[in-house]
Order: sequence, then C-alpha cells, then structure tokens
Amino acid sequence: MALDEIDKKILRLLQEDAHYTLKDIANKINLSLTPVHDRVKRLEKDGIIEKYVTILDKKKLGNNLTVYCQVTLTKQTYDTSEGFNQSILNLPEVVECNYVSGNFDYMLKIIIPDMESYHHFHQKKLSVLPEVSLINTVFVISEVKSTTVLPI
Amino acid sequence: MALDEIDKKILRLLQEDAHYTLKDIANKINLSLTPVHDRVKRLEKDGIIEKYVTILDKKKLGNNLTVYCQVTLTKQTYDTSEGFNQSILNLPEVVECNYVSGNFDYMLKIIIPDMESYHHFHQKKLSVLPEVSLINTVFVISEVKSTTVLPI
DNA sequence: TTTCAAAACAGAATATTTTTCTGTAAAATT
DNA sequence: AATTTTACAGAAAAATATTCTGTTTTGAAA
Repeated sequence: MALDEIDKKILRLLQEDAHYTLKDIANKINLSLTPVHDRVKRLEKDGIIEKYVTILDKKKLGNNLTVYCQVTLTKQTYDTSEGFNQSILNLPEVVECNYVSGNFDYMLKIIIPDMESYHHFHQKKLSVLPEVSLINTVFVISEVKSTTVLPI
Repeated sequence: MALDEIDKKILRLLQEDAHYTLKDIANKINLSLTPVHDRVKRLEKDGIIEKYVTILDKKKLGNNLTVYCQVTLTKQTYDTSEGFNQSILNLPEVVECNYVSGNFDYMLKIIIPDMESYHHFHQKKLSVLPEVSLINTVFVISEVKSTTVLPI
C-alpha cells in the first residue's frame, strides 16, 4: 500500500499517458519489464490506479458551453439529498456534482453544446427536480486549466 | 470530421475504458479489426481523441480535501488575467481553473491532502499572487459524481 | 444509367506488446 | 546464520497492434 519512489514515477508517467508501453516506462526509469509489470498490476489491484480513460475534445464534439450551477435544495434532509444525487447520476451533461459548504448546497459542472441547450437543461431537467429550490448559474467564459493529473 | 454512428460507438467505448483492445471494440460493434483500427487512428489524427490518461484514486494518494476557490482579481485587465493564468498553470493542486461570469472572476478546483495543506496553499501560494484581490472558499463535503465521459 | 474513383471493410502476415515462466540477488524475518 | 520474502532480470509464450493485399460498397462524374 505504501508507495515508493519507483511507484510514484510509474504513476506520474501513466497519469500523463495511459498508452506508454511497459518498455517505455522501463526505459524511462531504468528497470526491466518485470518489475514495471508487477508494480502496475499491484497498483491496479490496490485501486491506486482506478481506470484508464480516453479524453475527447469537447469543442470538436460540439460542446461549446461550460457552466457551474450552484444549487440549493428545498430541504437539507437525507432523503432530499439522496433523491437529488440519484437524479444527477442520470444526467450526462453533469460531469461533476459535489455537496458543498456555504450559501448553497451543491456545486455542479455542466458541459453542453450551447446556450439554447443550457436553457433546455435548466428549465426541463434541473429546475424540475422536486428537491431543487434555487439555481445560480456561473458561466465559463474561458478555460485556463483542466487536468486529470494529481500531484504525487 | 463528421462522426457517423460507428465513430460514436467507438468513442463511447474508449471514453469508458482506454484499455479496450481493438478486438474488444470490433466484437462489440460487429466489425473486423481493420475499420476499427483505421477509425481510431483517424479520430486521433483529427484530435477528437485528445489523449489517453490514467485516473488515480485521490484519497488513496492522500488527497482528502477538495475545494472550490472563487477568486476576484485586483484589476480586470488583460495583463492581470494573463499573469494570473500563468501562475495557476504552475500550481499542481489546481486541477481546474476557469475564467467566469458573475460576482467573481475565476472558479478554481483544488485537490489537496487536508485542511492544513489548504491553509498553506491559500496563504502562501494563492493569496500571495499580486493579481489576487479576494478568495472565497467553498469546501466539498461529499463527492456525488465526477466523470471524464462527455455525452455523445 | 454506366463508369470510375474513393472509401470502407475483411482476412492474413508481421511487428510489437503484454503476460507468464524460470531463476538470481537482495532484503527482511526468524 | 538460516530461511523466507521481495524485487528484479532475461527469455518464452500469448495476445495485441500494425501493415499488407484484395474485395465490396459507396458516391461522384460522365
């Protein structure tokens, strides 16, 4: 479970590019294939490595609008929260949803084609949820940084 | 550049798991290896597929705290923005940074070990930037959803 | 419609990569 | 000091990606 410096080097490389081969990694950290293979398998088994995914270009897929929705629920009960959570999991436009502290209850990140789609999403999918009381929308004007890389 | 239904099926699969083999994909969509291979290569070349990355378990890496920082700059000029942007790119704890509309200028997402680290980050790394005037912190209490999958 | 060129696909051969196997050296435990 | 465990190297085997050849389909132009 404890990560040594070699594990960390492997993780740093794989975070950057999941398509590095074992040979690539072995060369970069001066080891043979075997230890690299064994370590990656261990990191997968221990769940340190969660999954390998493909990142697509959202704009090339027609998603030109990103917004944060700050949502306040009607009640702060467990059942209300759970109902809201379940609904959110079924909305593919919602790529992040976090229960938060402060003047509202949830922070959502929405990725969507354009303002018209957002209007539809807001009116027909989000505000109609019985648990939702208030929605404050923050529009993203320009993306400065977006990474899946965690500091190790 | 235009995506047909087969391209979309491939992208949906690869978004889920970048380690699906061509054979896996070919089987799932009833095609031979060749067209799957050719299409993936085209999608990479066209930049629809941006990159393949590895997602790590942030908690198992000791990052138990996620926060949103709502940052207001001292001035809304181009130079101020650019200076801030550059500084942010060098902060590995900042995994998202967006210039936004509303009562503040930037929405940041920070992933960090604990409250003490956040205190340090806030005092020594963020508030010390000459462009920063105001920081409002929103703490994540519980993560409901977090995905790299875009709707296709 | 007919012809032609281009695109999409299948199957096989080849190259590369992953996985497994065997054995050795180093480290930790008893 | 002896023994077990862990980490590693190298080679063999299996699986996968890539390339090649040729066929079918599609779309455009005559």
